[in-house]
Order: sequence, then C-alpha cells, then structure tokens
Amino acid sequence: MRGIADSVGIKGASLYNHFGSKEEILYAIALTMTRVPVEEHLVVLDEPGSPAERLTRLIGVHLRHLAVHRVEHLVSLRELAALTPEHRAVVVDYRKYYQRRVRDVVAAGVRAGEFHVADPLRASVAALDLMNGVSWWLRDDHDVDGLVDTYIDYIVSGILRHG
Amino acid sequence: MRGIADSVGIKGASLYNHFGSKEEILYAIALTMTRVPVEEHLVVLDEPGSPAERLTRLIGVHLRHLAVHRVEHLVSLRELAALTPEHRAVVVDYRKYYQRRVRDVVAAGVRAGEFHVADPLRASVAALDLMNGVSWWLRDDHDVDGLVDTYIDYIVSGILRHG
DNA sequence: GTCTATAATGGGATAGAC
DNA sequence: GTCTATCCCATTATAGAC
Repeated sequence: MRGIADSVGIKGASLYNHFGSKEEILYAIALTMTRVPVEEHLVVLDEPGSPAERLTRLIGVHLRHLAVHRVEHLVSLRELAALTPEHRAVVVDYRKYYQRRVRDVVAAGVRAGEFHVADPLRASVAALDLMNGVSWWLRDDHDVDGLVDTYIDYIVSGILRHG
Repeated sequence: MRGIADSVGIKGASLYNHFGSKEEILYAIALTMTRVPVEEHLVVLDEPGSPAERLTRLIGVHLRHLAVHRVEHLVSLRELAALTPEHRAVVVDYRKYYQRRVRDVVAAGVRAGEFHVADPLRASVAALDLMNGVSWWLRDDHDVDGLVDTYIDYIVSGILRHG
C-alpha cells in the first residue's frame, strides 16, 4: 500500500479515502485487465473477414493492450490468489470466456480449411500463452509493431499452419 | 512456513531445524529448478544430430521435467523477487545461460537451412515462453506424451518452419 | 482528502522443554 | 528433531486533527 501511495504522491493511509481495502485495489486492476479485453478486443472477432483475418486482428489488439498495460497484467496474474473467492471467480470467468472465443475462431479456421491443427483448444491455449508470455520480458524500448508482426507470423502461419 | 510445515506433517517452528529461513527454502527450490535443467537437459544439445533433432529432444526433456515439477516451477517464478539479490542473481544467470543455449541451437538451425526465422533470439524466447506457459494449466491427468508431440510440432514445424 | 499517530493483524523467527 | 509459547516486525487498516 505504501508503494502504491508513494507512486501516486500521497501517504498510505490516504489511499483508504479512495479504496476500502488492498483487495479492492487488486480487484479493480484484475477486473479491468480481464473485462476490457473481453468488451473491447473480442469485437474484432465479430467483424467481417476470414477466421485468419479476424484472429490476426485480435493478436494485434491483444499484444498492443498488453504492451501498454504490462505491469497491470503481471499484477492481475500474480495477485489473483489474493482476491476474495467471489472476485476471483469474476476474473476467472472473464478469462475463460476470452479463451473460449479464441478457441472458437481457431475452430472456425480449421473448419474453413485455413488452419491445420488437430486440437483447436490446445492450439488456442498455446497461442494465448505465447502472447501473454510477452508481458514477462517486454520493455518500453521494444518495437511493438515488429513484435506484433512476428507473433502473428508465429501463431497464424506457424502454430496454425495458415498459408 | 506454516503451510509448508503442514504439508510435511510437522509444525512451522520445526522447519527451522532444516532451513535457516524462508528465503533459504525458496532459494533451494528456485536453484534446483534452474540448475537441474542447465546441468541435465542441455547435454542433449551436445549429442549428435541436426539442430532440429537436438532441439526436439530438448523440448521433450524440458516439458517432462516441468510436468513432474510443476509446482516448484511456479514457485521459483513467483518467489524470484523474494530472494536476496545474490541468490536471485545466481538463479537469473542459470536462466540466461539456458536461454542462450536454446538461442544458439536455433541459430545453428537457421545457418543449416533447417529453420526459417528472421531473429533466432526472439524465436527462442517465444519457444521457451510457449513451453513454460504449460506450467500454468497442466494437470496431473494430462497426457504428457501427447503434449510433448504437439509442442514439438508447434515449435519446430510451426514457429521455426522446419520441414 | 491528506496528514500523523496508532491500532490490529498476520506471518516469519526464536527459546526452551521434552 | 519436534513441540508449545512467544516474540518480533512488517504491513494493513483506522482514528481523528487539519
């Protein structure tokens, strides 16, 4: 709490004018980091285009969001266990839904003959692990555009064998 | 500490007959989880065979080790920040060395015309992220043999474009 | 809304009996 | 080598002045 307060330029005790508890702060971070992707990223999966085109767009928005909110992403993962069971369930549900939608577009690509994997769920888990792994080592001086292009290639052309 | 003691069937205070501090326990876990892969896995990179063959064997031993020591793997990642600077440096150095050796075999594969990636370092980071991501969701009832085959395919044929 | 001061809590660590 | 009892201290949280 003191660290958070320091970074905002106030004392630890003053945080309690804005949040009821530490858990509430962690929940706010974790909730934002899972709800925003569901509400704002997944729309690209409903736009026109082939599964490969739609997944490609999702990889872009996913990685760019992660690049901007790297620390919050790590916090929401690390502190998931510190949430109340109720709050944790909300976050986990958002994550599961996101995962499911990625799996669905992979499965659609397989049905359309664009992708060639035996197990769409496993491939979508791998794709998300690959993307989320970026948050462990990304630095501000990295070229995000190049990163996005490379990871689209790794996932779409690589893991999913498109084209 | 009390949780660890419970799982061993003794009281928390009795742990101090075996370890001097909590940090010492965490260091023992983290050190084992980084030194063992360096000392025991990397030998497969020195055995005969093409880069693709040697990397394929490394993926196998890496994932099987991770499947057996899933919890320790997560602990050593999560508690890295809890180590003393000296201990953390040792662990980080082992990890960097492992990473470097994987990059080297990827680079060798590129030079040999087996792999087709623009940046061997980035590809090796992706490959390791992909493998290590498994520890977040692997369960005891998963088929590790099938997992290994799939991930070899994702990495070697997928990301690295072999064959 | 922020501050200082302080309470309350939880968990790492120690002492000493057995 | 394990136990109970306790200490210690960092951290979360509250009280009340300004």
